[in-house]
Amino acid sequence: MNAEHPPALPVGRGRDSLRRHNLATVLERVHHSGGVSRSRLTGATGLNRSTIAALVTELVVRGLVEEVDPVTTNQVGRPSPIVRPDPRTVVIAVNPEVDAISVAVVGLGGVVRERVRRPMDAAPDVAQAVAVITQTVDELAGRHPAPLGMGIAVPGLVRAADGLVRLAPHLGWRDEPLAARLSRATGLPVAAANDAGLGAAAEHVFGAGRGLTDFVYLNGGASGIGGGIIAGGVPLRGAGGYAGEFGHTLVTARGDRDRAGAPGSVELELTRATLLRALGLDDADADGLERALVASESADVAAEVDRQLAFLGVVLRNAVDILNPQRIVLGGFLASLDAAVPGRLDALLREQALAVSLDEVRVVRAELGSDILLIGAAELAFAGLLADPASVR
Amino acid sequence: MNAEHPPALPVGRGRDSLRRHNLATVLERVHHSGGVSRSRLTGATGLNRSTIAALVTELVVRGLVEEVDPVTTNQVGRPSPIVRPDPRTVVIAVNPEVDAISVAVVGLGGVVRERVRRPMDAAPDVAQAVAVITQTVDELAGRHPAPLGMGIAVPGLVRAADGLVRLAPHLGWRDEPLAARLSRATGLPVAAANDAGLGAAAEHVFGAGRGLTDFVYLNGGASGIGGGIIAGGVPLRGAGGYAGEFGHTLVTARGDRDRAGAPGSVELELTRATLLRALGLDDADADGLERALVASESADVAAEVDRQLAFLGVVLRNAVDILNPQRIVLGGFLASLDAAVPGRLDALLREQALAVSLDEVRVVRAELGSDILLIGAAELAFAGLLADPASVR
DNA sequence: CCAGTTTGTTGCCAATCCCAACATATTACC
DNA sequence: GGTAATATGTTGGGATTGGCAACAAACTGG
Repeated sequence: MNAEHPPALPVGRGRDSLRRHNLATVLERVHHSGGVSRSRLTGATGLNRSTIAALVTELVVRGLVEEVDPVTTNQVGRPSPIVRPDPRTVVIAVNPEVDAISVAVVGLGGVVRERVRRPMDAAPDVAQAVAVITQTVDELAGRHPAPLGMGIAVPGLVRAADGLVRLAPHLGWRDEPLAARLSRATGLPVAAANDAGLGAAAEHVFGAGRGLTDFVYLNGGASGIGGGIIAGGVPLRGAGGYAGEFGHTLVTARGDRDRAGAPGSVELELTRATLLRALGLDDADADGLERALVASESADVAAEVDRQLAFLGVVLRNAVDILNPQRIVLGGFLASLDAAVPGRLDALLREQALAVSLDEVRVVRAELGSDILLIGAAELAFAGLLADPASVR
Repeated sequence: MNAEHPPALPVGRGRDSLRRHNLATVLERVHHSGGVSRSRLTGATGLNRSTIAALVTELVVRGLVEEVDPVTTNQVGRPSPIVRPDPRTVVIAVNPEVDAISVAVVGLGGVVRERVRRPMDAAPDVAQAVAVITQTVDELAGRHPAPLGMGIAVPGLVRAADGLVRLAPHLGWRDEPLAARLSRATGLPVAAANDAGLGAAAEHVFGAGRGLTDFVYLNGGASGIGGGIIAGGVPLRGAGGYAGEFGHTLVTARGDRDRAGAPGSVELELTRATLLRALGLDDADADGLERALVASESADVAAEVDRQLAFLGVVLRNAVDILNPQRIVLGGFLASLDAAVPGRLDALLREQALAVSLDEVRVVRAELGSDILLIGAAELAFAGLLADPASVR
């Protein structure tokens, strides 16, 4: 019910796995690019023209991609047809939050076709969430092709093996078999994973992490700090699927505990709420918060920003020393903090982290906007198809 | 000059890559096990009997493995011959330290055939190290088959791309092209990497990390704290090859800096020297230190052990929250600290780290003894052969 | 309109793995 | 001690698949 770990010990490959791998390679490139010419596929994969032709034809037959007439390119030579995702290939992406549940239909290529936000009066329990999601999927069903599966970005710890939500403090969920229940309710294959981990995957494929092999994604939301790691070109999941919890790393000697029960966590110091309070705001969306931060001339606000940047600096320092990433991608209010005092975070890093590891590190902001988690959830739902295009239909 | 990263973007596979992969799979299993029957190879790889026969035959022809008569097994059926590493396949493993340079001949299967330790009066500079290593290799050459290559475990930060030693504080090296110079001097292909990272790889293949996909190796030596990470079944190297520097993560607000220039590092608090001082010892080998620690009834010693365990607990907590490993493997005096107060480290972890991530974490001690770094260095030297057995000879 | 260039298309070839039938070596049982 | 049962090596044939080369098609540029 989830993407598979690479096998601990290597296994042999039969004849069929070759075709499967090449099929997957082509489909993945089409998915990541949103549309490529056959000749570029030939160049990128290193496979023969005739082989690419056969592979694309098979994907067309399976209804996964379509070929359209080449665009005028003003280049010498016979034009190469464009291979792009077949619009009939879609999945359902879901992101339950404290105040709302978002459901979207996402096509191959990472295109959000339609997005519905269902506000909630209070944090939904799992039964409510399942009901709302199921109903919304039914509504969407009329306007879209049949989805291949469903992916859920959960703000909490999700067991990779079966999509069990071990702990989602802000939703008040503990050991809820969310994926299994939704699978039963909708008849679809359902996979679930941590939201920030999926955000990292989304930025890896379509955003600020494109083409990188090693980066860290850190998101600051109303409910805390989430993180995801891409290492060696693949998401780092850890043994159970709980990796990336930077929000709970230790930064102070304070004894009180965060909502997940860890003492001295950075989540206790680095909070959106404190920032809003310093600004004298009741609430604000991401853009509003950032505008207020950048515009503020208050010494108190500056002090609070500085204090929070110092804590963020510690997290980044540890991440750089431990993971040696090429880039650090900031989302949510963490990006706003960095924007409020440009260069400060960089300076903090340069002061603290190992100089050698800093050589190529750049701190940047996330490129995908509010769709990031839905795109990540869709990526999870597409994982099986992308690994083995012949497995579906 | 080093093991390759998995490609960021997928590449197609031609017909030949299938054979290469299967050949590599078989050789790797033989290497890791030190000797397996052909029938077990068949079972483990999922390949056909006849395919395994062909693959093994090719490896025999290439001089990489040999087949020997089956051992009596008291099982029904025709006995299956044992496939084991060909003793003619060896590499040179090197580990330069402050007070000595170790050089070894290591065979496929991780067997240290001969090990030479060259004591140094003072930390050697690179020219001295190259001279000593070259001379020692020449001496060893007479008693062993021609080595395929050389691997070096360096106590410092090594650029993965070319084996450039960016910084080895305890040796006083900075930006030294060690691998390139040794390659020129010996005519062998030479690869270099961080010692703790290679220790992790060695424990993964032959020690406490056998069969695991996610674990962290932490070593405490005279020169500080080193670390290595195995994630998703492969070593986590990071962008430049500098990942795993747990020794420099922040644990205190102290302003002074460690030898690599990082302030507040755990390396400043968690030191072998302080432990020896508390014990009133001038120097001791690993066993001696551990015996003294376990035997000590001094309150001062107990306090110092407790203090250091608390700092180690912070590092482990961060590692668990960020990486969600299945196991944490301790080496050097870190293993002795844990042995001095059994259960304390576990309790600290359980108190601080995310409960969910703790489910399956066990803290264990490294299994490989003093050969660990040489085995790791040999693993590095064998990497190219194991990835493509047809590439050699 | 023709030369040059690039790419799709087609038919054939070679590599490699699987399979099935047979041979062989061992244990189990009478 | 001989025979059945079992497991595994060996051998020859077959199918799948990617590469290659020759040809056809579609575009640019003059």
